Amino acid sequence: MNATALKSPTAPARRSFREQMHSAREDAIVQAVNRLLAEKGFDAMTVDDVAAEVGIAKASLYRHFPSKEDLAAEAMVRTLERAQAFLDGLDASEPPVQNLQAAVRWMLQVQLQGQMPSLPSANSSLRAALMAHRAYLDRLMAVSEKLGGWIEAAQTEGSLDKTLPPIVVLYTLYARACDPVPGFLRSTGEYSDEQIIELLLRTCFQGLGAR
Amino acid sequence: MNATALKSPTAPARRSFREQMHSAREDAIVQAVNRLLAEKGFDAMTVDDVAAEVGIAKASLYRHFPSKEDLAAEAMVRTLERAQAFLDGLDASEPPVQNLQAAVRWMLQVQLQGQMPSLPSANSSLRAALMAHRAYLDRLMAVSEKLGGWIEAAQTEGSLDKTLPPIVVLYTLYARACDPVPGFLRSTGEYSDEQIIELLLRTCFQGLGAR
DNA sequence: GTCTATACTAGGATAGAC
DNA sequence: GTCTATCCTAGTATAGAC
Repeated sequence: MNATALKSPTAPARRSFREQMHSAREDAIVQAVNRLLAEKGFDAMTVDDVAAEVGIAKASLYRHFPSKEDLAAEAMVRTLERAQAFLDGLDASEPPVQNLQAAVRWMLQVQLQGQMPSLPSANSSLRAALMAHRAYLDRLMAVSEKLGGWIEAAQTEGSLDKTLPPIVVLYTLYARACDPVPGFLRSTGEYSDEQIIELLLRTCFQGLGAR
Repeated sequence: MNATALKSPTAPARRSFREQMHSAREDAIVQAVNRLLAEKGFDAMTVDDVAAEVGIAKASLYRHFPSKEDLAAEAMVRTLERAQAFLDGLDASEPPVQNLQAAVRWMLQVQLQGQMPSLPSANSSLRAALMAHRAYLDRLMAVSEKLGGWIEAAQTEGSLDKTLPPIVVLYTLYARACDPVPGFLRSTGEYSDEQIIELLLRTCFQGLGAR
């Protein structure tokens, strides 16, 4: 039972239809934001860009979202939801290190497809908005806990370096989402996306040194 | 023999003194830019910030440098010169992989000391300015060739993974200069800078996997 | 709840006096 | 070659009509 039904129990259908329209519009907005954040980054993306891509007026955007920062936060929420869905779809009985590699592979794919929003860790107004955004924090924590569980399991099992603090491993994995190396490699024109992903997986899990 | 002496052979002293003043002022400017680029990044850094930190008027800045992009380019040139000087000071008779690790260690130190300028790869006007900046390109190429030589030697010697294309290794090393992981680890308050550097060196050269 | 039109600010760059 | 004062654009956000 959702909020609509609670508010208007006698006419849920019509209200639900309107909400669906509303939600579809917001989906389109967030999708545009997501693409633009991936392409240009938060600072270079303008609200005019978003409005133009969605095909509505800028003022209409502000009816849906109170600020540019909130737009970015919503895009991050959607991406984290996609991540969570992907992780939930993995086979928990597989070796944990294999699931971690699948997670990194997914991040790199999303990045190479131009769908990984990139937010500057410098911008303080954005940081403040994210830290105040409950949905964002919840999803970030859920993803972190899932990955953290696999990291510890993989270390126990001996497939990940046991001498590395788990937090170091977690941050190193997250950092693949904004790694500039895939983009540079692609710009050389020498490698396919699939080759780039395999190369990055190797440097990440096996390092540059010979084994 | 420098340009001054060529232009004014009968009075080199006075001209040289003025040039020293000029050059000292520009040093102060570039140093401020370098610090601000490391702290806030290119987009968040304003020319007013720079003027305030140097203690001169904004218009005076523009007597020395034609644009914000050129300020950033000059900061990059200085940093590349420092890098080159460091690399030139290394012992060429040491194992090449050891020199590569020293290079990464240096980058991480500079980054943690708040002296590594961070430029967005997205910003196109900045990219254009850099690609038109001869001194920048020259120094970047010199550093890349030095590192590239060690990479190939280390692969031949068997201390670096021979199956990785050298360009992948080079980009992976460069990417340590803007790696967000050191900053995140520092913000946990759990590790000293020296510990952070050792952890990063391990994840970079040995990877996350167990050996 | 969408539009046009506009307020307001930040910030890059310049004019012109000294 | 440094200053104060200003220009001008871009960009976030809002007012008000429909």
